[in-house]
Amino acid sequence: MNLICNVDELLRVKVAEALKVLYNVQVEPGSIVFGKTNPEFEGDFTFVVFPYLKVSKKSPEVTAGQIGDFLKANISEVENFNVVKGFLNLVVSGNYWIDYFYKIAGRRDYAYTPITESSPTVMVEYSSPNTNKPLHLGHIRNNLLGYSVTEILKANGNNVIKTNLVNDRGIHICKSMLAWQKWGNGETPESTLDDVCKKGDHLVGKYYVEFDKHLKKEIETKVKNNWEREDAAAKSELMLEAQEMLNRWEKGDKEVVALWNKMNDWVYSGFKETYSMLGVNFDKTYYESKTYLLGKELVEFGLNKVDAVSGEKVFFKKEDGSVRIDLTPEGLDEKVLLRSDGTSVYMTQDLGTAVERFKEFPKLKRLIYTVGNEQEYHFRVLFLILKKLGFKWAEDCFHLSYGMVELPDGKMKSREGTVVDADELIKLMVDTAREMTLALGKTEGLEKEEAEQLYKLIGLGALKYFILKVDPKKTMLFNPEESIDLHGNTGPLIQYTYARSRSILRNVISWDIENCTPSDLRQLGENMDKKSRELIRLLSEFPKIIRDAGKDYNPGLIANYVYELSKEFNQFYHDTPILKEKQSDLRNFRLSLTYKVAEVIKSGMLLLGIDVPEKM
RNA sequence: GAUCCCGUAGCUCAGCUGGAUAGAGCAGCUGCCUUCUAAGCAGCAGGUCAGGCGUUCGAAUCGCCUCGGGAUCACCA
Repeated sequence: MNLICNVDELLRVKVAEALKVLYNVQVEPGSIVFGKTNPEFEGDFTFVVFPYLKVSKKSPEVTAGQIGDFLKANISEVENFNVVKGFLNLVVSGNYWIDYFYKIAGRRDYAYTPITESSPTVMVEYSSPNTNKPLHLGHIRNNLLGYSVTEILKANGNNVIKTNLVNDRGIHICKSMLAWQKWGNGETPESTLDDVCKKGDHLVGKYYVEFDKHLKKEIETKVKNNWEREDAAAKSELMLEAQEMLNRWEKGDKEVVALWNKMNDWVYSGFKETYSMLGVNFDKTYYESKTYLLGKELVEFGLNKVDAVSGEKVFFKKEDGSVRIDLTPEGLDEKVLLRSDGTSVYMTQDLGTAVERFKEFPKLKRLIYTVGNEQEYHFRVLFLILKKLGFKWAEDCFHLSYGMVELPDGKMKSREGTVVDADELIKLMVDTAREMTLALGKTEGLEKEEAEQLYKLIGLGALKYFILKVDPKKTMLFNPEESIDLHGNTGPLIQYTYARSRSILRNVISWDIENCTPSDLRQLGENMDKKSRELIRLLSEFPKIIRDAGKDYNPGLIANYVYELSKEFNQFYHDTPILKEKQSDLRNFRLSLTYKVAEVIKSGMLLLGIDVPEKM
């Protein structure tokens, strides 16, 4: 737990007390909320008294005044107050803020909940790519979101297991394999003349596209020969061949499995590179080829299990042999769990892996699936079935659903080639960062290697921040030409702010972050300037921001906060001498403040998976 | 047909457990580098919070309706 009590918590208690003493009403301190004070008025917190007029039986002004008097008389932290209509603006003393600052100054972890042996274990699944094509912009959002959420959950005192469930089998992979076999002429990442395809995932993706091209051609030919379009697709020879290949794979056909291994390995080495650029990683990787048969025994279980509510069996077998569950009482539909030929569907597999996860990690307190919002229905059904099967942990499962990334001309569609390739985009961002940095002449004194590192850090910072600052739930628009901005509300601005603050600290011989006597403190507190005060107030919000971001699974809250802090710091930097301040106590304080703000900016950025440079 | 999500400045987004005159950035216009990094700071301009009705002392925020956009409801994944 956090040992440092924020003043707003104290104020809540005291306001509740005031209401009790003055108007004899019992109010939960937790139910009292403070707003931010309008910049036009003096104050750190604002208490709105309108809701309490009924009990005070007085005008808003009088009520606010009475509560203000009470607080001022009873707590030293409240230095002053002013009343505007029904708004009670409370001014917290500079002494409190300076005191608070020096309490957190030396504590790097002041906003974090420590992870101990008794911390809850949480699993976050994210990324989960198919192995038939390279990653695109949509995957980038998934990866960044998943990674950031795990970091945020760790900051909230959770033991997080990051997992990736790779979809390495199925008809889509067979399509790439078949196309390569037919038209590949033995092309490999090593032998290829196409630069892009030297990265294995792109080579495999090329044959996926190739398959689709030939398939389309075949269908068109058939349609010309008076086939029905649907028939032409379903009975296309290519599709049948791919299907046949999948069957051979499932039977363990040596030749097919060898090809499958070879091409998947190409893809993995490609993914490895992209993941490394993105800075994401996993504690555990699952492969669908190893898990796709799970869940079949659950079907049997469900056929016998009696539903606690309806008294009926949870699953039922239809006359055609398929096994289903009827979810119409819940407002959903009937869902197939086993095809009439006895093979399982995606849902069956997901049921099986969920059960497996909780068996593997009995202490699992939460299982989070980072998957796009187009699968919301799927997860609703999945969790509902688990609940009906009697698994108590079903309610610990959570679909971290995020919105699609759209392009200026609409949604990305892999088949139509309107996707933004992940590697290409990353390169574009890094190139832009390089250009910009060179144009600003900021590479002085940097080794070539260092400079390249910096471009990468800035380019990726821009990309990651751009994507993560948006509420995950929302559909977002990405314009490759225009979204690459390095000014304003962007990652590079925050990185720049950090670099600036570090630059100051580099230029100081020494200072002591906690070297202040009580009388120094009083002196500082009484004379504190507005910007310092605002910075400390912002620092005091960091713990709550981390909590809220964890509760909502929303990195955007962190992004907005870090931006606000950076902006405030830039103003402080602009109009306050820090290093050049002559009075040593004051200089010490400002240096400490600079140090602390830099530290929090860095911490916040790391929660987003973004690195910050010492110089830029 | 059913369910769910979204609609805030020209553009991209905050704000949504109801509170003061709805905020940022980009784009446009104006200033500020012999002082700690100008990827910065200060300012101007830009709004029927899709529209309507309701609840409330008070609505961008809550409820209902309409319009517009998107997603889903496979023996696909």
